[in-house]
Amino acid sequence: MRVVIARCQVDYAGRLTAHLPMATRVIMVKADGSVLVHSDGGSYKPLNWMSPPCTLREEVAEDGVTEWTVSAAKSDDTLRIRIEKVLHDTSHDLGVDPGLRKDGVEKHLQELLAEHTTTLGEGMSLVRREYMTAIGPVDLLCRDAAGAAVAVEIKRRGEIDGVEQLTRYLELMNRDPQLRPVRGVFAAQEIKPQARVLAEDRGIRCVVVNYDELRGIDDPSLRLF
Amino acid sequence: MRVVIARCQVDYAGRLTAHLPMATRVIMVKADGSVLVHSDGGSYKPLNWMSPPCTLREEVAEDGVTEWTVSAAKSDDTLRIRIEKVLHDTSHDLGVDPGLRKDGVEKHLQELLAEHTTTLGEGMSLVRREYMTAIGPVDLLCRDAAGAAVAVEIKRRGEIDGVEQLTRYLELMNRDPQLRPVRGVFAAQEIKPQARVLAEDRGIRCVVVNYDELRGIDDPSLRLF
DNA sequence: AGGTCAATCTCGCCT
DNA sequence: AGGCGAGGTTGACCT
Repeated sequence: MRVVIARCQVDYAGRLTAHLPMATRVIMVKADGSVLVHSDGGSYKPLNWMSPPCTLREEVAEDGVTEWTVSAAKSDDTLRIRIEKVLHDTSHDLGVDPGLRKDGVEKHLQELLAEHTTTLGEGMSLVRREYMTAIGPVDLLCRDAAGAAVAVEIKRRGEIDGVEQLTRYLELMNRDPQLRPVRGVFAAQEIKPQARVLAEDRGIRCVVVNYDELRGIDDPSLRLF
Repeated sequence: MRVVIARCQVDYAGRLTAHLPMATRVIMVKADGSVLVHSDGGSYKPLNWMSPPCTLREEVAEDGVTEWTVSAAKSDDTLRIRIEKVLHDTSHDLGVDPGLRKDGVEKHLQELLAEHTTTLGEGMSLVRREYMTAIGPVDLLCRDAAGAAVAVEIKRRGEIDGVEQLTRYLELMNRDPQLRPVRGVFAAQEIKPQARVLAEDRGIRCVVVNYDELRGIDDPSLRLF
């Protein structure tokens, strides 16, 4: 890992062209040759970058200006960095990172709801998770108290595209004489008003689920019986 | 901008929880207090981070281990960094960045197609760009050789959600006696097979457009007449 | 401020 | 390897 702080001008040409005027920025060069150009603001996205696999060529022009050319290995994307003045330049061997452990995403929510289907409606029981259809897997297939099929789409945040997804599944599943009629349930930790309106307009029930509460139900140490 | 290279352990708690075991990494602290933790690989996304607005508190524990606590201003997201050993620590004032100039994205493609509507079909003419409907603007409203309305959705890469978007527009527009019947055209530089199947199943025509070719047509220096 | 949509998206999973 | 969906998405633009 090399970190350079320098006054530089950056030009990218590839899927689009992008230009950064001369200014002071941080340039990170990773062990795999990839390059990130960061300013002192914005979020985690660099102003400009080159993803691996790529190669970095360093040249010094006649006028003494250093120019870096970073070329992508699989396309003709290039990043050109003209360096006017280097304020800082340091390199360190970081080694291979042990990597990130995550918890609490949609998959976990699906597991919890699969175990506690009554959260989705009284008398609801699970048929199977990831029920496969021709256009993709439905998160949960259930049966309600009356024995009718219910397709459940689970999102962390419920937005319009999730309702569209569920609608496509329902349209397809309702053509299957073995299954129909199939109702839809849209379950999320939070459902945007527009998504709720669209869902309810299509006869899809919206269920807001409390992740912490579900996790609490599921936590053996919190069970009383 | 402060750049620290250190052996550290990182824990994030917020929308999810994430843990990074002790290892050597680069930590960037931007002027607005935001923090990025990078390893020597991956793409531009940090292993862990805190977006602004946030505050950074630095504490030294009894055992001499430094702990940074980065807290988001608007939520209770926190990033905890335990620093075992600092290999490098430098700060520089970068000033405000003049910012990025981009060219060649979807908007430009829309401009080009608006000027060359025959690319979308013989005898096609433009009615207007960004034709407003109750659920949002249709990229292009055209009329075909026979004078019938055509709604055009433009994407750089044509995927299913683009077809859904166009379908919603068509459904709405076909309720308008002034407009109907309205046909749909899905135009993109590249159309994914699944999106094409869905579009054609719904009677939407798919048109693959060549951006460079269109730009060539539009470039005055390349015009012969 | 909030909603919508694109992105040089990145990342992970699955076929 | 390619397709597909999610993201602590981020960012830009509009209302």
